[in-house]
Amino acid sequence: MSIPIRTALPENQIQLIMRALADPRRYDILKKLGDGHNTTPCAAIRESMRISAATLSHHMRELEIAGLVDVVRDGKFANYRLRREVLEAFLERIRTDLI
Amino acid sequence: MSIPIRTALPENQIQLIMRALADPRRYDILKKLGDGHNTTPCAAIRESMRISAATLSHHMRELEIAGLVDVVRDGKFANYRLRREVLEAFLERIRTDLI
DNA sequence: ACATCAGTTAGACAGTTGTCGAAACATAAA
DNA sequence: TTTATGTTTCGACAACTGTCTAACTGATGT
Repeated sequence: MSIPIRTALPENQIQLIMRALADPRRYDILKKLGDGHNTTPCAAIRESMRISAATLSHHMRELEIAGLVDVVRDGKFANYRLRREVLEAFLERIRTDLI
Repeated sequence: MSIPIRTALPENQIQLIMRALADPRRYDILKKLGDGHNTTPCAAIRESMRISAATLSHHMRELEIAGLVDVVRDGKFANYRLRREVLEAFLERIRTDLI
């Protein structure tokens, strides 16, 4: 359940995205999500890196708040999907802001 | 005196750049540097935002360490230039890593 | 109903970061 | 040689962040 991107990202979200990307572990998580084109189970992420469930949950929340991922819940499972259109808008924004 | 970019940015520098960009003040500074196509005096940055000299110096060092800016010293003055090619490489890297 | 499993929340802790004033340094001007 | 000016460094402090274990919630299976 994510809000579609019509216009440019609000200033606020740009900061959230950058802070989300700034953590190496979150960056790795995003890379993992980017590998597949559909959703990735939370457990699959957890198994791919030495991390506690609590810490992973915290990072996934940060990514969600930044708008970089979607979560699709299926019973007791959580599946995540990378929101490529947000990432695209983000890159576009940096380009117009700075370059 | 900045090292030219031949190949892709090292993993390490990607993290430095993201952390550098994640602070709103540093982002503002970069926007300011991006406005002009030549160098911007340190004092001009300082005057454009309410910030102590010490704090500005700290932020400029972070930007330099990340490789995002060059400094050209002229006597007691410091002039900064945005390194657009690093920014470009950074965007390219995110695109290939994640999208 | 009970036990198990996936994920979240609470609470704590260490390490990092942004901030400033004061002092130091370096250059320029008088 | 003083004095003034631009920038950096030092030392301190509050706020934030990543991490964990333990406890909790909710769903599934026996």
